[in-house]
Amino acid sequence: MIKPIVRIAPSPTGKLHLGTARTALFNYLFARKNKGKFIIRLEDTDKKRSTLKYEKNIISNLKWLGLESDAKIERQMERLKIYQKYASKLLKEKKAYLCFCSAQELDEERQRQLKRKQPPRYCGKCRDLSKKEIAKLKKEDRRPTIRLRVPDDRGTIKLKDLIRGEIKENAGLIGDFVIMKSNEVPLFFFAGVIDDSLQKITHVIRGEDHISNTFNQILIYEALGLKKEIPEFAHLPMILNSDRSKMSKRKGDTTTVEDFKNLGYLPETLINFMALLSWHPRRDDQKGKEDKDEIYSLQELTSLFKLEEVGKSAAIFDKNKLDYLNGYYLRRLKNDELKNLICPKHLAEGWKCEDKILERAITLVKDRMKKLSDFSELADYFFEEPVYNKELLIFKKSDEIYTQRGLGATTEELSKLKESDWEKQGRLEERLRKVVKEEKLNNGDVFWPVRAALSGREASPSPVELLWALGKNESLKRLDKALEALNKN
RNA sequence: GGCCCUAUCGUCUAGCGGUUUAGGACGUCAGCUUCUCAAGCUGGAAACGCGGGUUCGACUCCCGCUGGGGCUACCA
Repeated sequence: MIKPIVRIAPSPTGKLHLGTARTALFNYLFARKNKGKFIIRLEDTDKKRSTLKYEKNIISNLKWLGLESDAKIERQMERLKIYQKYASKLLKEKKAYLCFCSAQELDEERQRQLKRKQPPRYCGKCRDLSKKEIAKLKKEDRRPTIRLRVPDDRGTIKLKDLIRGEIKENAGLIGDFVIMKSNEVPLFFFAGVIDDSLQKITHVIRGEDHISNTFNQILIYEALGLKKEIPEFAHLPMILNSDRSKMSKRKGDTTTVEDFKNLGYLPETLINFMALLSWHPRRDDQKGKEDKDEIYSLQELTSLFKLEEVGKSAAIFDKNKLDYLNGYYLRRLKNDELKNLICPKHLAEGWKCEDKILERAITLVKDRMKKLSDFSELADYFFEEPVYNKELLIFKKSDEIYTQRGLGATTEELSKLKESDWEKQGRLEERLRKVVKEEKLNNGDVFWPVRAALSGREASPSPVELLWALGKNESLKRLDKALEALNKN
């Protein structure tokens, strides 16, 4: 294969969406796999909604994911002259024409057609305006749009999609469509054709929602005399919400990469997750993997990826799987790496990154985290003394008397332990077992109340780990308080 | 409404006419471990939407239906 040049063309009208990121990823994988180029291009022709803030958000989040452009990032609004030149060429060749219909007129026409159950399509009113008429309308200060004249005899447009095979559409169903707005700014699919051609884009890999635009674009290529430059197309399936609706920023839904980042998902997670939506490496291609797990780094994905293997049907976003993957990647992080990610962004108010206990808390809570933002909730008792209640302290298979004995004896035993021994979990465990044995108790009479006393929780790391993490002073303090609460009646 | 795309466990998917008692992952359930939770390990339940063809044979090919999605703007 000749080295492909692909592009991701987001419009900066919102933050980087997961769907856009996935499209970017597939473009990137395809480019890298085939030693080609991956280019980011900003389609900012929607003047009302495009902002610099969103541009930055999109570019920086793509970068965060590891997807950087191999060429200068162009803005379409800075290339208006180019599009205007092409548009006037089309005008001159009568392949396009000025349309003076107002938005209101167009809308009324559409409504009429819809009422009559006809497909809405431009009627062609301005198709053959004479020079005189045009001059007159211009005098009235009407700002025209430019419409592409869809040839009456064009017939069936065929699109060879790399993922879906041949897709056909009858050109007769497509009315003459606007390529330049009345403010002389192109529509994205017109500008896109020109940019793709100028940037020598070989493959357009984008969302399925662009299939119908592709037919318009083919018509544009033909009108421009660029038929030979029509790139290959591949339309990726959509990502859907669990209710099967299009994944969008409706309230409550997490859809932007920034949101996932802020919640504490790692870029590796998102990459791994997105790649597995609509695609899975062939079994034969995976040496040594043997269907075991579905963990793939960006590098592995790059070597395994094949565009033709991408699925055709929409994929539902599954938060469970995302959380699983994130937990997996979090667990593989070294403790200090994890600390740097948690500090200071994911620490609850008042907690300090310098706190000595933080490192130990991290080692203990690590296995339990699905995302960085879980940390505060999972580890609060390391920083704040728990509130004690009697019921919690008593193991369900034990009772008050045994719990008092277990907790009391343990406190006494542990208070005899040297600070230096407190650093060794083995030593701590020895003592707990010793108490169980000497007092003729069950594990649950000792381990449970000690753990509950230290954490204030029904579920937590083991008492030995907590003793170790909290240190002698704090541990004994908590044990005493718990004992007090237990003796109160 | 019209046009287009699409259809394997709850979810993501493997399967590319016979090798399949349909495989894996997440989730779920049970067990092991165990003071609890998590992690880990072991095992289980769980799917080819329906109806016609084609064929010796169909999850795999074709058609229809049904379901789902997308598009139908001077948004992208």
